Amino acid sequence: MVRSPVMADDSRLLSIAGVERETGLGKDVLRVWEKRYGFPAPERDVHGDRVYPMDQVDKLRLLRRLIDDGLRPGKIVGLPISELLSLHERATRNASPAHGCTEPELQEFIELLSSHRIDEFRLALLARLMRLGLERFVLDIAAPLCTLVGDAWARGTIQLFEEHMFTEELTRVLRGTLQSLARPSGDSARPRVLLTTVSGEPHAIGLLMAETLMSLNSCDCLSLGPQTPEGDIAQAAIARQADIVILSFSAWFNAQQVGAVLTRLRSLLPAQCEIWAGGRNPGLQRDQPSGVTIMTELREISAAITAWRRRHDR
Amino acid sequence: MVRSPVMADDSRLLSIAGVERETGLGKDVLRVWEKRYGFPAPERDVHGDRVYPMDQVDKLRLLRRLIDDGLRPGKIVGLPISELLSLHERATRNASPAHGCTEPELQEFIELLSSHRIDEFRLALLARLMRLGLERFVLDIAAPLCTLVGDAWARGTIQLFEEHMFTEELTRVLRGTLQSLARPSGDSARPRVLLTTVSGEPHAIGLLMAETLMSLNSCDCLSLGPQTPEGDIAQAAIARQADIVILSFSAWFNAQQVGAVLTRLRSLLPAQCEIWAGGRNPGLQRDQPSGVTIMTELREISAAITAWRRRHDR
DNA sequence: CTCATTTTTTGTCCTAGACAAAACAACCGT
DNA sequence: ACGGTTGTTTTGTCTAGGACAAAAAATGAG
Repeated sequence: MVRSPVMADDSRLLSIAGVERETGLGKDVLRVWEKRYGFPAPERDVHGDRVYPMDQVDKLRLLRRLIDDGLRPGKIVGLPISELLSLHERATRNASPAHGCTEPELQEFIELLSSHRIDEFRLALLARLMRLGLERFVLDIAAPLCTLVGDAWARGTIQLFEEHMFTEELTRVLRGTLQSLARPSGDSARPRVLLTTVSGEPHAIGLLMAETLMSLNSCDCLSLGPQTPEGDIAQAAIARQADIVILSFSAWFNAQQVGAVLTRLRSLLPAQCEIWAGGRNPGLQRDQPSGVTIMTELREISAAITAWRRRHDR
Repeated sequence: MVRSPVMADDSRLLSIAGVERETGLGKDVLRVWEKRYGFPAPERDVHGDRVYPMDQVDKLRLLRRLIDDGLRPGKIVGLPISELLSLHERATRNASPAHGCTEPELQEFIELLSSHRIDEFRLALLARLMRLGLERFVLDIAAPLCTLVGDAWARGTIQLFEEHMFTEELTRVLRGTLQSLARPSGDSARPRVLLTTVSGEPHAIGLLMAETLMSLNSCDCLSLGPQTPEGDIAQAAIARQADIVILSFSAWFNAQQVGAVLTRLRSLLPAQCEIWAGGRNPGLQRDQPSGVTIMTELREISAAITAWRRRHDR
């Protein structure tokens, strides 16, 4: 009953379900784009089922990125890949004009990564960590690297498995360091913070960076890991009497759903429990419901904690 | 264009997309079951869209578990929840008859978890780790606890966010310990192992346990984290010249797709690169393609490594 | 009891159409 | 020139009903 492998399972062809997994675009969207814009234009296999060549999948990935950045499908689906690339180039430049200065320094990491010198890569990370200290490491190295690697992947410069290697190694370094931090003693430490991502957002690295900074500022952190359903986030926050719930939204998450998710969560959580949402998701830059603090930059966290403490000081 | 929150967004009702996220059952399946078996029987909102009450969602979750265990939809969708529960009871008992003896000991952990005494929980884990040593900790505590927690969740005994807490804490303990293990020196260490899960399998904890055991046996491990697409697994294995690719399949993963995935991977990977697949997924117990080693129990790993070394010794 | 063959079950894909919310454009009054 | 109200277009998600191959179960023959 599984429809997939007809026989000639050319590894450069994907079924519609495969494309959904790879691009995050639903089957319905793929079909309706095909009808409306004439793209994608999959071939058909023996049964008449859609079969997508890899280059179209690549284009779809790119399209999704651009749409999340705020461009509209109708305007860009017809464009050739070369133009899409230059559009994306421009968009990323606009979004983070500041990090141009550190880029040559970070480029070295990318090269280690794409030549698969993993051990050297890890050592380079650790060296930076030692030299800069944990806070500056997170702010100046880890966070920019994440966006850089994400962009490089969207542009096709690096492979997805190389991004996975990157995430894994960075996770190791951060988790290792985090563990050696003294945990604040039980009741006294405030704010009490709950960290997680919502269902549909599998990336936990942003969470880990946030947790690192929070722990450095001696907050009482509890992470639920990625993909907690909304109802369970609320239950956990209440059980833990959390002061703040921190959510991370990566560029992968559907930007149009961010608003709806935050609104629902705001209504599920107790009023005195704050929501801080951060990450590289373009949806965060649009209007968001009141009662939710949007933090586009990790830098803002330290100040925000100080502000919270001042507010709750008597 | 987002259809979801019509207005009266009763938090005990879910749209069809929400049910898909929560249960892992696709929209098509939900609709076709409704037509064929009369269940689920969602209400309709103002637009005529399906709206699922929570109790039906719970039943659907349970149904999925039972179907993965090998039961057939047509036989069980009509049954009331109580009967489904007793069926599941019996199935889990049959599957792991051995771990009954350790259960009272593990029960203590479950209680700490469901009363949210996280710090005590972590300390209890660490205490066991110290007492038993890493290998026995993984085999006798961590692995059985994972299945126990998974079952408790399916049965409704614990909340999902409590399972998340569990996973997170166990991950911390294991990663922390793993890091302090001496890494085998570059070229000499064999086998070279690549660990990951395929797209659609988000659970990485089994991977971590496997990696722990492999590292204890001084293999050269590289983890890609969860959800690497098949093509990228192959690329990474080739780039790394991996001797073994280890894949983990949890009960969450669709049991019927395991075979197809393994077949495709087998054809993508070089012949001299072995595939070891493990985890609690019922699909692994069915017939699997040749050229793939199925390991139902973590215990088998050490012996398998020894066997591999003997085979490649000259 | 084993193996090959038919029948039933079941998941996924197909087409074609509907519609509300989001995004955009046009307008107006200050 | 700018903020708010209106109307129009775009776009994602849902609906319906039908088709079909692969898996599983049932059947039959040796």
